[in-house]
Amino acid sequence: MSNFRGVRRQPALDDVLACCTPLTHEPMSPDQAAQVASLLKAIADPVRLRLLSIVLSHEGEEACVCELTPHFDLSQPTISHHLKVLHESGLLDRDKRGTWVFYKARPQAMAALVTLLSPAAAAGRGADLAEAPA
Amino acid sequence: MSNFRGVRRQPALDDVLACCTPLTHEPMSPDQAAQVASLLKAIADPVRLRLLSIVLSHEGEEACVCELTPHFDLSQPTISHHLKVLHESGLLDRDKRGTWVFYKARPQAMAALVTLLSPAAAAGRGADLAEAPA
DNA sequence: GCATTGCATTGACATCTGTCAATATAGAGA
DNA sequence: TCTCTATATTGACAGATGTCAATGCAATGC
Repeated sequence: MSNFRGVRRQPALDDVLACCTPLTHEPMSPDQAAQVASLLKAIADPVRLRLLSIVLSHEGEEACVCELTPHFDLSQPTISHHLKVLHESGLLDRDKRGTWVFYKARPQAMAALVTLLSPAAAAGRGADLAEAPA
Repeated sequence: MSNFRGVRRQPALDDVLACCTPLTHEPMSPDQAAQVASLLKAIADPVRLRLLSIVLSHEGEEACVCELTPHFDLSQPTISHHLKVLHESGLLDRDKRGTWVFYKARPQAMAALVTLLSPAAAAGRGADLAEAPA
């Protein structure tokens, strides 16, 4: 955990998610819910989703801002803003090389989300008989 | 609204997600991104996450509003509002029985999200050598 | 019928969020 | 140095979102 060449921008969100699998076993705590929600908010935007997908489908799962901006009809500051959100939520790493800034996918955060949502997606398997109770 | 006891509240979001696995293979289309984002927005809220988790951890993955409200320090209309959002996004089914209204988890939508995010979570495996390109 | 209970809808409000133009900053090259 | 290029920051604004009090409505029980 700690930060060795990876910077911890968020208060250990990964840990919170990785440790247990809420959402199905027991009601989430308000704290947990708040943390998860903040990560979800980061990807719950069309522009940021597209930014993520562009970065992910690039070589090395990284791309510089100059490659991202042309995909959108948005101003450069707006793109910069969205990248900042993704970075601060731990979804993208940032790497400045010369004049350019490269953003690189950080799959851990995404994996944490999948870990969280998977049990919910698998819920109710075989419980299809609960249709006509009497 | 063509509703034959199953109601399609959303324009076939499940289908959009189930058919392909964007986010890693190629840049998402703006349309896809918008649809996915709207589903993500539905769960990107602490109250709604907790509502979901309470429903999911209940017997039969369902609960009536009267069981949900007491978990929160929020007004009844506010809870009703959040339930509506979850229902309209396809995450919860609604079932009125007498005076009570039961909300039941609909794992398909969640599964669609997991299908979408999983490849992103698995990205970069063993690609740790991409560090010094030259 | 009438009153009660459970939930939804409405309307108002404050806050949050996405966007832009303008500006700042930092590195590269002359 | 001075200029140019790539990106970030600031400040302002409109629209979206979460919340509540008040009200509506449907099912139950008297």
